[in-house]
Amino acid sequence: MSSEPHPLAETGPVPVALSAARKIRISEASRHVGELVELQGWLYNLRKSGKIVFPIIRDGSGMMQCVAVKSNLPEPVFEALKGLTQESSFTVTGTIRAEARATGGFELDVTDAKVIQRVSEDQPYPITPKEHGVDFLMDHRHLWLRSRRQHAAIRVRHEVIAGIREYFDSHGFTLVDTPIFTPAACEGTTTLFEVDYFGDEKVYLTQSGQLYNEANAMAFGKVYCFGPTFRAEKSKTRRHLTEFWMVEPEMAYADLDEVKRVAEELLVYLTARVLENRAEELKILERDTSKLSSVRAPFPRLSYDEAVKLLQTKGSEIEWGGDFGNTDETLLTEDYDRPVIVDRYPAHIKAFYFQPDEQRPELALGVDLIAPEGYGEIIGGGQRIHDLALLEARLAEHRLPREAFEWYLDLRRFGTVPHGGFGMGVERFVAWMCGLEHVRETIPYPRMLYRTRP
RNA sequence: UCCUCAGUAGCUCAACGGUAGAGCAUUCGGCUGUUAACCGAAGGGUUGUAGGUUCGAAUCCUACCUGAGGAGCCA
Repeated sequence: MSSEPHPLAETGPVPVALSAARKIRISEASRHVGELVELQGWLYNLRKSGKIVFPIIRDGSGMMQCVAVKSNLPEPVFEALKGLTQESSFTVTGTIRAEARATGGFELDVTDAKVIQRVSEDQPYPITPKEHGVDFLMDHRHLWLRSRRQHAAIRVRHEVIAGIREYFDSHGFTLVDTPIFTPAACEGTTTLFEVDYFGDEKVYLTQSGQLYNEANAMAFGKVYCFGPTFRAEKSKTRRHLTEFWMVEPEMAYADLDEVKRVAEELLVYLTARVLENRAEELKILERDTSKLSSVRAPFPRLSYDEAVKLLQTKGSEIEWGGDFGNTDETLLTEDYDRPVIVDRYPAHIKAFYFQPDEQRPELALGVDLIAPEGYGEIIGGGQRIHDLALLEARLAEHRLPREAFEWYLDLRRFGTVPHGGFGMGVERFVAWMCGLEHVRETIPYPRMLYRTRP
């Protein structure tokens, strides 16, 4: 580290506008062609050719190539632009011009510029325009988010989340949040993160808002909760995070068919919305969108029985009673261009609260929606037990502590009704939309088995 | 937790028992239309850690550490 400041370093206070030029974001460029505007951003890349330099500025909304010609600019302005290093922050003023040669279709003819902070050559920006490995990039996740592909994936995530909210809000659902600290396991199966709660009581980070959702559905009719969920399982695959986001709708007076209908409608809506509003991001991600435009109702529907038979003809070693592995899920969807709905699973591989099938009580009225292209289960849900005696029996069978579930049993004592819902994993859905290999790129700061930083 | 693979310059990789090298990044110089620009030059290394084999180890062996892919489990 040199103690001498670089001659081009800017150490003064952050400036206000350079001129009377209107400050705009790059995404608005098409509405300001021919106007003098100011852009505020960071240097993405710089090419120079003697007396002309081409800084590419990114401002979070897009990128634009600027053209700075030496003979048209004051010497210090030209030299400052010429000496910019990657990710230096600066503002430029100039006139927007339509330019077919430039990516994005517009260029800025620079008339003035101001460097806010020039990134030091002693410690240059670590992520270069060349290739990097996953480990290095994950260690620099806080900077990696500035890159084109990561930026695009997070914007698709944003669109999906906005779509989820819009879908439920416009279909009569109320957002009722469920707690993150919970006193006991919801399902009694997965491993939980234990938290020291003021020394005396043990609490856990939630793995699902579902039990609380059922109470909320009896209060509001149709509800959803949407928040982070935690699983302490030591899963090490491209489909797992220890902290992930899940949206869980729950509906009073709903049976399994209604749950399937809503799940299907939600996926169709979200997919169409992403295709409509995020075409540019999908292009950056090089997503084959023909794989998404076929996602329309109705989705193929299989019973668990049929799915097992189908898998056996495809060479899987699955036997009736077993759960699907990842290769099974991929085999199940390989002949379809949209998600597959599989329902009525053996009760013993599902959680205690699933309503049994009337004709065949050994089956649970659970349903999974399995995404194509190997993205696996993105929705899981079903119809819940509404009968008090049956639920009490199931709690005992699963050796769950009765006292912790007394409030949950109350829902069956005071005006119980058939009800159901499902949970959708946001990151898996976004990974599918984006065509990403790994869910870790669909969340800003992934938490995984061996990664909690940055 | 188990199986497989990988750790060499800031980054991506090469060298596979005999003097550690290239591209990118950074610095300096050149170029008025570049598109991961190009051309010339410079600086940059305890080869993940600790042992062992050998005249000689980045290279072979052992253990450990770190990471990646997969299995199981799940959304």
